[in-house]
Amino acid sequence: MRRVILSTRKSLDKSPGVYPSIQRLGAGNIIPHAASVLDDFTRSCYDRDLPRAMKALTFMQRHQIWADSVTYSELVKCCLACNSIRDAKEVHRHVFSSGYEPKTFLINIFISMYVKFGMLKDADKLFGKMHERNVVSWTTMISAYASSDTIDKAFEYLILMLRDGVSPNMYTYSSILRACSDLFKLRQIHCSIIRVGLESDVFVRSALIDNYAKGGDLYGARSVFKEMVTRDFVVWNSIIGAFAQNSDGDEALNLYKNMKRAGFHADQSTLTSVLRACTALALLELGRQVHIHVLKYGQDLILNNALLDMYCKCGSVEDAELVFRRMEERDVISWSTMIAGLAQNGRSRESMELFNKMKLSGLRPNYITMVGVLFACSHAGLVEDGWHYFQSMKDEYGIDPGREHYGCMIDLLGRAGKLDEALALVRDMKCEPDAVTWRALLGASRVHRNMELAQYAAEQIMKFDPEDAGTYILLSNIYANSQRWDDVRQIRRCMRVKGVTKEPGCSWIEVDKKIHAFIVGDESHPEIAEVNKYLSQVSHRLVEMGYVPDTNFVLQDLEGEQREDSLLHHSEKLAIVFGLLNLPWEKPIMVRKNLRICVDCHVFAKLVAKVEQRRIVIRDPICYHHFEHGHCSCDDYW
DNA sequence: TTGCCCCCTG
Repeated sequence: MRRVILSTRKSLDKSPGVYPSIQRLGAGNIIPHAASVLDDFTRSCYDRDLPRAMKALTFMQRHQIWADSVTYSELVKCCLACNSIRDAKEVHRHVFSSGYEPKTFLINIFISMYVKFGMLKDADKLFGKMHERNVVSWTTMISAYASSDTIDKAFEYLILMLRDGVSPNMYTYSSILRACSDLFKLRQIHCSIIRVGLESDVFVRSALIDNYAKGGDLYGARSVFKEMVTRDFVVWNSIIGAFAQNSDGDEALNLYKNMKRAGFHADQSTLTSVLRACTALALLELGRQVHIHVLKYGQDLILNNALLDMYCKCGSVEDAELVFRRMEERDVISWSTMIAGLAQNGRSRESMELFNKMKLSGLRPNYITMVGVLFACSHAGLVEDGWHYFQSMKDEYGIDPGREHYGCMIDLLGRAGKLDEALALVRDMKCEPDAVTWRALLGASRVHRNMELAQYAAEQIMKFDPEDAGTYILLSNIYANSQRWDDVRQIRRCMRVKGVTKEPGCSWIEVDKKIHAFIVGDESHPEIAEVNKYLSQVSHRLVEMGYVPDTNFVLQDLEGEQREDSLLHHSEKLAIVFGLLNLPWEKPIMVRKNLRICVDCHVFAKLVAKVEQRRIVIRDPICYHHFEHGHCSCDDYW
């Protein structure tokens, strides 16, 4: 039997939406105290007093009394705020017991609640039972699936929604876009968005920008951005992030300037992207300025981690250590960043000490932490420690070694001269070796002049990457080492036939917040004449001290002076000299380059550091060389 | 009641 309450209590007026709906329930049997229970229930829901509301709900359930949908929606919010799934399910049972017809929006709220609790199955079950699904119901499910790993399901629901005759709105599109970094799908969705005239929505636009960027289509991202009339700061963050993620730090920084000019302030998201750009470009000075902005946000873990990485990769581990020490909260990423950073900057021992401290702090290392630790072992030549940590990965932390770990071990064994052991490890790998694996072996073969293994490794690499110039160059250098000029010529012919071109060596140096690029054989820098003149003066001075250019790494079989001349113009030498000419004595000369440093440039940098009494830092794609007093942090082992 | 960006470590 259905019991209905007619409440006349004035106090209910204070709770909007409740009083009229109770009236709408019509007249019936009046249960003693029912009105006051309902009143109490309503108040508790609005006051977010969950225990009191649930107590009232028990009474209501027993006597089949219902409040209206708006009040129940408040109760659901209350359950969410208190993180109480148990109570939420109780409310669900009450509202869906026979005798009450919850409004569509209330069912939507329940679905959304299950999604927020991470109970996607329950959400879907409830959604399946709905008689009438509106755009919000569909969007809630699409959004839930787009955020989960079941992306296809989001698309499936979009189609079902359209079949059901419900038109998607901007919420639906911005949700489905989250699942859409595939450019083909993205463009299809983009077409529909334009067709239904929803392209002007800022949420839709920033999702479009982000996904074009994630799919690698910066042109698409920029077009969407350009067409926008009104922009919010998230849109700015999207476009800045787009370029920062796609290794176009220059453009990211330009856009950051424009964002500030347009009157928007940077937030955590902006600063993370800007730091990423500084990191990629090795812009230490700009990075320091960003650091000042970061301090305004107080302690932010992600930003602090990004700062650590920036300082390490810009060659200033000291600054990174300072940030690390001052961090109130550190996670596995903070530690891993520092461990890898120290190792890359030639401070392997400290890196391993830090790893021990990390373990003492109770934090478990992850896959990436171990890459850093093994990298440290490999660059310090610590074979036994390397084996120990390699074994402990699986035994102590349950981490299966991946290609990166094998790569470090092969590098370690190979460079220590244990080429057989290295090859045995390759054969024993639990995952398929790839080009990187073989490249480690090729590098080791070069150091130990094992021609046979080098050829074998190079063949393997070419199977994966037949157009990788680096392999040809490395192999050619190995032949050049042994004066096998016929083989060198053969390789160069092979490169010509296959159309493989050598990436020209390029070095960058920051002076007065401007980046100066030097490329081998490129005379376009306005001060190149001056640089060349000073470079030959410096070289002469070094030769007088006994410096003999190491011509092993010249690709061509040139003779005598000509050979030294082509070495003399390696890009890092030009950049170092430019630094000598333009930076005050107390500032270190920081150079970033695209290829690995060669032996000759390494010797050159050590001597310059000694003669000129300067600190020189060269960052190559793998590690960092700190030259001071004629010595390098890598101990000539890289 | 449904929505956009950054989320750092190899």
